[in-house]
Amino acid sequence: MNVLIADDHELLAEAVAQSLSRNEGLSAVVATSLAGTMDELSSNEYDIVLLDLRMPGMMGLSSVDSVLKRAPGVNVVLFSGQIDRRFLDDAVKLGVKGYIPKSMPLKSLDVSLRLIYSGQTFIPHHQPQESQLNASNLTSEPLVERELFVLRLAADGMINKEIARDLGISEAQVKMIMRQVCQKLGARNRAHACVVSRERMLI
Amino acid sequence: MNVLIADDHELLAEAVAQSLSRNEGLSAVVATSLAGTMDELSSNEYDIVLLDLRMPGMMGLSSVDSVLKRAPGVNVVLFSGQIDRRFLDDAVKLGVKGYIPKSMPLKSLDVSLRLIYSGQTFIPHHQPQESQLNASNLTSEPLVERELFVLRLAADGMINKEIARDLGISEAQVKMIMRQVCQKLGARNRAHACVVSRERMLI
DNA sequence: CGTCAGCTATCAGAACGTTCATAGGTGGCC
DNA sequence: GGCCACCTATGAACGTTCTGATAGCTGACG
Repeated sequence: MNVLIADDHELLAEAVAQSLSRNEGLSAVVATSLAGTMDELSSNEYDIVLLDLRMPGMMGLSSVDSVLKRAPGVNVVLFSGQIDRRFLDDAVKLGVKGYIPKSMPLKSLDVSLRLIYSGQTFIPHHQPQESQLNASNLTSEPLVERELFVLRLAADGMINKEIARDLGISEAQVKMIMRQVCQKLGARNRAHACVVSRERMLI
Repeated sequence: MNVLIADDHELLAEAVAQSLSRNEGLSAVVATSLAGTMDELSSNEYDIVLLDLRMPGMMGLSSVDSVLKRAPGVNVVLFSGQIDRRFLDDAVKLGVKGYIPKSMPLKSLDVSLRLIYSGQTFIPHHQPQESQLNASNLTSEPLVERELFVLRLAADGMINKEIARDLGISEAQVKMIMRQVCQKLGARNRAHACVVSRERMLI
């Protein structure tokens, strides 16, 4: 079983790879950027990719989709400290085979990977954070590209007028998009939307 | 040399500990919460603590200070994926002995720790992200308690009126505090301030 | 043709950011 | 004590920005 660990935390990725490679019939390789991951997937055969969402070059679900398309036969598994449940569901719909939290005990990693290799989708049970957000109007709609652009600029402190100029659209449209973003994220205002999107690693 | 790795990413902490412990005269133990770290420091002798800032219970610099006070003779080293330079400087002033980025190559870890054990403060060179923020009026002033409260509530989407009611002060005062926060963080508005403070792990 | 989606324009009201003036408290100093 | 400087808290006012709603315009598509 060949595992590719795609994580820019080289220190930890290599340590995990060392530990995994001690197991019989298992070898692990490290990539530390999205570009490196793509290269590695093109040039070698892997059974499983442990994919960190915070690597350089990663842009949320669209990057996950790129990896899935690049390596159709490979089990893509998200690899992250914490992850939003709805984001994870969307990823599974795209074809992701599961999620390995970095808080998992090391001794569970080997068997988890073997389970995924056997064809199972593996998502460990996670105690839900009690939050008033998950109540009503959340439809788990993913953000489209333009919404992400607006969100990123807003998170950099730009006002609507500046965002409009940067994106070549009208300020009215920026407001409409921002409104959509808040609805999709269940946020109360732009500050909240920026924080929520960061927590879910969308931007 | 006894090393305590304090990181709630158990998977990675244990893998690094395994890797470190292969070295001659070096043993590593893992703690996965602030409380566990404090307990471990009380009951055993350590030379170095690798302290992650995002563990359960951690509250920014105040928690770092608690660890320093609990273990006066131990080299406390921050352990994080990325870190704000000014935050790091403040931590060093408190007595922290350096910083190990998780993006460091695994083979450099051993020698870095030995360097710190020898008495050196170790902060790897980090290419500065070109940013127009670091130019003028940033004085690295820490946020006081009330400013952090306002910031947390704002990051939860609350408006000034609600924040004022929650904190038992006037809306005018909330605005003044928010203004202070933006100045200290070099942020352009509240959305920016919320994002910046999250990046620096202040809230 | 009608429908739908995306962009724009406009409006009103709320919230935000800034400034000024005022009042209370503290501590130093004659 | 009396005075002053300093800091913090507050209220009011003002312009800007944001939010939400509405309506018109365009082009694509069946």
